[in-house]
Amino acid sequence: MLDIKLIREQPDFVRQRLATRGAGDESKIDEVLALDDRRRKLLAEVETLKAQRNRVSKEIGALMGQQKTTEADAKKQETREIGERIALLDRTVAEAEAGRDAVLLRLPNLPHASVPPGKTGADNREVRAWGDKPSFSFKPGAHVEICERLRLVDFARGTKLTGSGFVLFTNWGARLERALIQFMLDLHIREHGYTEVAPPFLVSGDCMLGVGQFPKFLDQAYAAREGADDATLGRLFLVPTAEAPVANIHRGEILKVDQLPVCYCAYSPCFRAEAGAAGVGTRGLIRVHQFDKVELIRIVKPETGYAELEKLAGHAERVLQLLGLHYRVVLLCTGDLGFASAKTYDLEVWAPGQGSYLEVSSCSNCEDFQARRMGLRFKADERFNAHPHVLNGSGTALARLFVALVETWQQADGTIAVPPVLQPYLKAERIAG
RNA sequence: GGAAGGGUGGCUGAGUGGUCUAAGGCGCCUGACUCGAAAUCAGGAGUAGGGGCAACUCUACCGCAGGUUCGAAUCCUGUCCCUUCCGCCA
Repeated sequence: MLDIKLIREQPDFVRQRLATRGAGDESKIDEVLALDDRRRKLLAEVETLKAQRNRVSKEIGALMGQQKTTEADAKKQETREIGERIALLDRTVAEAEAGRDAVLLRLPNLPHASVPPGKTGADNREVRAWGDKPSFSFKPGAHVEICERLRLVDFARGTKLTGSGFVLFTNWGARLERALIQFMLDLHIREHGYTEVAPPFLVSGDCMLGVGQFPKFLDQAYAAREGADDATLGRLFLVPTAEAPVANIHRGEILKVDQLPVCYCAYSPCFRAEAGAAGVGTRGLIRVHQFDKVELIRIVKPETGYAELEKLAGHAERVLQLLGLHYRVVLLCTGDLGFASAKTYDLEVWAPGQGSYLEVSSCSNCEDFQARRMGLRFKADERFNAHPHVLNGSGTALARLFVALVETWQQADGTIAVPPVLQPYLKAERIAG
């Protein structure tokens, strides 16, 4: 969440930055300030009363020690009333604070100054591209057709097992999926210096709050229930991304400055309800409720945050380069930024069969927005604690990568050539069904 | 799921209603002594939120949330977690 002190001290700046997102959130600032002001006034009042009560209680203790019970009783009577006022005010303060935080937790992060202004994806800026669109001596097929013909994916049975948006990878499809996961993990661990972690695939609501999924996007999550106990519904959620558990690994901790940067790499399936999203019903792998992803997380010193973002994007790009896939890097405009992000690069890979680019990675610097929500700090020096920048990036998302891969590497004879870097994992040079 | 025990500062560990301003020990930081170190001695050291230009000061925090009380680390209730044992289970 945003720093309440920043809102207090520079409300116009905060309003101006929020306005660039075009979602109207800047109108909430006055409300936050009013609620915050009320909270502080009440706090000052109740704390004065508490100081008074502490003083008198101490006096009572002394009187009791001297057996002066009559005087002690008189003071007790006097203090009882203060206690009642304190109890009442404590509740009011808690309400004021909860009210303020309810608004604060729904405000998105401020876009970084280097983010181009804009309303929609149309205003995003392409910053670079790698490779060229491949040319074919034949009309390239689309992934649904290729996958069904080579029996890589059984869409019908995936739907039978669970419902639309869930797919069953079969035989070489399943093996390719697994090979890609392992290839990406190995790359990031061995060459990019990440520490591999294998997180839980269910997380608490606190973790979802910490990364900014909640409270605003509760409707996008799958909630779990333990057995038949409805009371447990909503305690645990299927991870929408490994970012949810992994970014929270150090929640509530104070890291030592020499621990930074903390770099984690994790595989997880990702579960997304995609409630209300357009095109959920479309066949294929492009928009599904469950997909695999290798996620990268970096917890870094604030002053290095943006250099780290470039590094992170480079790590994700390396995956696509090694797989020989043409892609472009897009800098998202203010209006297209995610809730928690201050700056985001999307990696879009070319899918010849679709004739379009597919988003396979989103690399973001969330600055201290998430760190503040999860109580993550580091000891900047002897007496000063600060919130680190938390970055996340897909390295990369699999279902769409799978699409780009089979469409790019399809051959005239209907087979798929296996990119050299995957051959050791797949123990094959081509996939012929 | 059942039974028992337990959660106190960086660690260990005392504390069963009132100088708890949380003892003692270990470790850490600063200083003294020393050529330097060890040992010794003295001092310091948590987190968050308020108020104040500042020196400073107030409030809260003994797993978490409530309750009792003038006053709670301490008593009561709930809850989470850990350990051990039993049951079930991959």
